[in-house]
Amino acid sequence: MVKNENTSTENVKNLLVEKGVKPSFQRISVLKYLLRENNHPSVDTIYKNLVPYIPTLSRTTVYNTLKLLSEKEVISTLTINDTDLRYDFINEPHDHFQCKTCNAIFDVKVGVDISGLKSIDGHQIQEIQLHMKGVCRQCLKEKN
Amino acid sequence: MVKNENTSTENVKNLLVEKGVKPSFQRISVLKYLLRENNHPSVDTIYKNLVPYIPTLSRTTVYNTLKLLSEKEVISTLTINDTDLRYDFINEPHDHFQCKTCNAIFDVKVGVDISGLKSIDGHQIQEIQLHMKGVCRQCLKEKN
DNA sequence: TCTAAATTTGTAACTATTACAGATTTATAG
DNA sequence: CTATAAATCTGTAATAGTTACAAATTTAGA
Ligand SMILES: [Mn+2]
Ligand SMILES: [Mn+2]
Ligand SMILES: [Zn+2]
Ligand SMILES: [Zn+2]
Repeated sequence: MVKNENTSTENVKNLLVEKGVKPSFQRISVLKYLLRENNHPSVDTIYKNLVPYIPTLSRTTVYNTLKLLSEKEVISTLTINDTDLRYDFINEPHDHFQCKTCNAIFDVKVGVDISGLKSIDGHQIQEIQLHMKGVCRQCLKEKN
Repeated sequence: MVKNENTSTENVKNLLVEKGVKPSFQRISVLKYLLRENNHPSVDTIYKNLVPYIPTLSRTTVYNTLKLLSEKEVISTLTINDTDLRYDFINEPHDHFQCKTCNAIFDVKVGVDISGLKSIDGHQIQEIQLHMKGVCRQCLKEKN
């Protein structure tokens, strides 16, 4: 549903540089993971997946990297899950659905597009997140 | 914007009983606070506001009560804030705006109504939350 | 009034996140 | 190619929100 991003080191490096982020090995690795998996991971998921390949990696580095990428608007911080924050590459605007059974988070797109809305009741809008929860397609199937 | 609920003990008690919740003094107090303030509070805000009137109150009771009211669909759990969960009485469907400067959460209503959407991409939808973030009206004014 | 069930309470445990200082790596100037 | 400074990364400790749990209290039913 969301277009596949080129996850070559060169492209990931460029994405960082374009946004003013120095492309360290750790930063490239984190962003590459987000692009490749597109699974809205937590800090811990990212850490556990990368540490086998980067044995010296620190959880703090993952936290620092995600904070930096978030500030530079390379990624967005999803508050859809109630126990930890999730991260997503900023691509074309889309919404999210979380399954209450398997906890997976899916990209979805509702018909209406409010991504252009700049203010409401005099409040200046900078970010919009539309979150849905329920039972995902797979889990529905398995229940029968 | 959202209609004022009757916050008399009698009415709050009825709201609980209708949803199958035994109306203990603590439960009535918590729900009354939510209805009266309509400020999307955290557990801690609720606790700090009630404990002067209920000196024996335990934080755990506030957690337990909110969990129970959430399960019985008396209140909804908002994941808009990134550090703690916020709670809201379930009234007419509406959306939320959080100010990044003062952190206040406002009730808002976007034009489009998707509250009737029952499924998307085959996933069964049970809850929808639309979250906006930016700078609120007051904070915008104070910046000038 | 006695007994059992439900509710509340306080403490301990757990987990996500942040603070921070020291170690390492990278960039810059001589 | 050094020497030095700046940036980045790392590991540990501290913080904060939440949950687990058992004991105490309250409430409901016999
Ligand atoms: Mn996404
Ligand atoms: Mn609200
Ligand atoms: Zn599922
Ligand atoms: Zn504000």
